[in-house]
Amino acid sequence: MAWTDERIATLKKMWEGGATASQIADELGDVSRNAVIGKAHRLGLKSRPSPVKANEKKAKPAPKPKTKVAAKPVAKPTPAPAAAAPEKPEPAEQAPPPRPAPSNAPSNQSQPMPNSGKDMPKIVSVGPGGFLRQGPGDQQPPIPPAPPRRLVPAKPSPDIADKTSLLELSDKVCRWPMGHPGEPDFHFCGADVNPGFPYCVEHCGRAFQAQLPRGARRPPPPLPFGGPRVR
DNA sequence: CCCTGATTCGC
DNA sequence: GCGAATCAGG
Repeated sequence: MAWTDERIATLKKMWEGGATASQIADELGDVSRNAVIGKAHRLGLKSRPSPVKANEKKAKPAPKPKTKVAAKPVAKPTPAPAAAAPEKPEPAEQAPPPRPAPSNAPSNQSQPMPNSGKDMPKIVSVGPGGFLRQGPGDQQPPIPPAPPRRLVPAKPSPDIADKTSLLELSDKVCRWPMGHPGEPDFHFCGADVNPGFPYCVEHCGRAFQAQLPRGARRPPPPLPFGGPRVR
């Protein structure tokens, strides 16, 4: 499958959000973990906490003269004046602090968020719309703090007339994406939010799901877009 | 063993 | 540009 803008966007978000290549590959579907990593590198995405490259040595003891298929053994004589390995003073500029997500900081007044609502930087994966999703322990137990009396989720979109555009998002309306980004009629749910969440009650149920072991993922997870998720 | 990301290299 | 194969650390 080709790397569409959307897929790339998701890849970026998840990668920067801390998701593993496997998770990303799994989420995107139809791509291998290696493909994701390869693409990530090609995109210039930085290498996050990688297990194999924890420390960084100044010198390169054994670069990699491994050529299993003996293809191009000699291409660089590499004079190697032995001593004095010129180190390039590359300024290791790294990205600024991780930006969690749609910083939805609803200063909840009368809606006691059970989870103290402060620890959200533990992104585990990204949902369909590229929206970040958390792990189970984060917001699982106290799921339904929302018995809002006035709710109109089911058919939130009154009409095409007042589609909720990106610019109209607020802490008060559901940010669930409707349709594909980029399409002319792409908009957001716009229903009243489940207090404390960025989505309405209905979409909260979709957005916040427990991460299951890789082997036991639900096959037909709710897909917000008509997503090209062919599996 | 499993997992992870990094790198190489044929396509 | 892509990604399987491979490498290598945890």
